[in-house]
Amino acid sequence: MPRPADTSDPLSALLRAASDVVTREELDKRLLASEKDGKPLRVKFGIDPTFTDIHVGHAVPIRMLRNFQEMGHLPVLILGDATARLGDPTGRNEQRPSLSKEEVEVNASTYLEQIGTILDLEEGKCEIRRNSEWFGEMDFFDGLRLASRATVARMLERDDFQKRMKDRLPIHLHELMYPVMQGWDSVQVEADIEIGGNDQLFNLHMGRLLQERAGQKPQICLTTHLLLGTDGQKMSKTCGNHIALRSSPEDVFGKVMSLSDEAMEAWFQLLTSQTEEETSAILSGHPRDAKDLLAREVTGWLHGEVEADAASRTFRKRFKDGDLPEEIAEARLPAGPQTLPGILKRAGLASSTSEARRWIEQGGVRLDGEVCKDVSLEVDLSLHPEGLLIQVGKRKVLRAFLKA
RNA sequence: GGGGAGAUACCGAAGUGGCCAAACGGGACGGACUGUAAAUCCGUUGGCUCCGCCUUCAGAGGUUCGAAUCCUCUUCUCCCCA
Repeated sequence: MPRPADTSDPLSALLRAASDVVTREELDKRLLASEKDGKPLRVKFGIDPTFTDIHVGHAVPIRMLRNFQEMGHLPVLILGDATARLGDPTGRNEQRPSLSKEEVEVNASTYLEQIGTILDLEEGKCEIRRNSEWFGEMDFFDGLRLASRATVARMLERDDFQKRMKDRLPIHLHELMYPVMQGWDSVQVEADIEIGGNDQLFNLHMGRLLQERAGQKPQICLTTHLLLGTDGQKMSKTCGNHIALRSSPEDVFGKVMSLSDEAMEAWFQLLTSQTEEETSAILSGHPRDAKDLLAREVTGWLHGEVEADAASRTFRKRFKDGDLPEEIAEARLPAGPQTLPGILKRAGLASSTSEARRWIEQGGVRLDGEVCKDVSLEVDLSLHPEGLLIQVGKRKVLRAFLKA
């Protein structure tokens, strides 16, 4: 189905980030029906609390959820506290260590806090469920009955299982159950729509299957394009190329600015509400200005516009004009003359004296603004009552004082 | 139950008795340049009291003047056959 030319209506704006819609006809039909009878659609989104932080990649489907919320539908947020303990096999070639109930609980509450910055979690505007609600009381045989609703052949159709078979990587038996569990969530909450990343398409389809078998109307599957990380690779916590929602404004801003120029378009598409026309207009201008705008938008919806503007100014001063940051960390060091590498290590800048030496030899260390390449320089902090300003590279700055 | 393959630095991956602190790629970091923490180029990437020394190649022993490399056992992983 071609996208309507007018992108100002909420649905097309929402679908900007969409990858698959199964199916568009059903979606239109159900939206229409909802409008008629005044019953909001139940839009499910599940997230497993396996870590403490969620990042802007997760924000893409959550923003979509918010769009639905603004259209008057009901987000059904599922905290996969049961599935988290199993671990989603998607895109992994190794098992995740299984988490304890306590760890999952801690993560779940931090997740809610973070999701709350995007979605209105107020009672009545959003339904929050934990899937331990239904999985918690199932016994082994209930589990087997659930397993009997799907077939191995069907399960093995899944891309990442196929890939792993081909690469001769292990597929653990319990991993086959993950899609079934996720699908069962849909049955339990009677979802009309489920949103997920496009690597979740298979799991979302499983929901349709199980719902049909349970005599429900199958949910519409709506997947989002995957947001690539700041380095252009798949965004993941382990790669360190993500931006956590809880990052400081400066951090968010800076990380967006470190995006490659090529990645900008996708970020605009997935994380801002600009229309395509606006986006391409912005991108035809100076890349730096485009990125500044992008960074301000992203920082803005996480921290507010005031903070975003401030972060932008700080960034400019810091990296364009080469100014020192407004707040400089301080370190108090013990008395007595010490070698420069020793100081760097003790101040916590370098993790080893060898690392410190390398920086110095490469001309990356400045003392009170002057590059110092002398590895064996003896520094006596008592000669610097105002503190010694130490800079390493462009980012690490610190003022060292004599310990009182 | 049987047979086979494997465990190397942050990650991926070479190395199969000395020239190995360990190729190469990614990442990260430093420098130059710039339009920014983009791109490109150069360099660095175990530790230390650093022109030398010390500890690394799953773990524990052993052979050897000398082992990541050979042998034994242990732990873990994968594949194939049944």
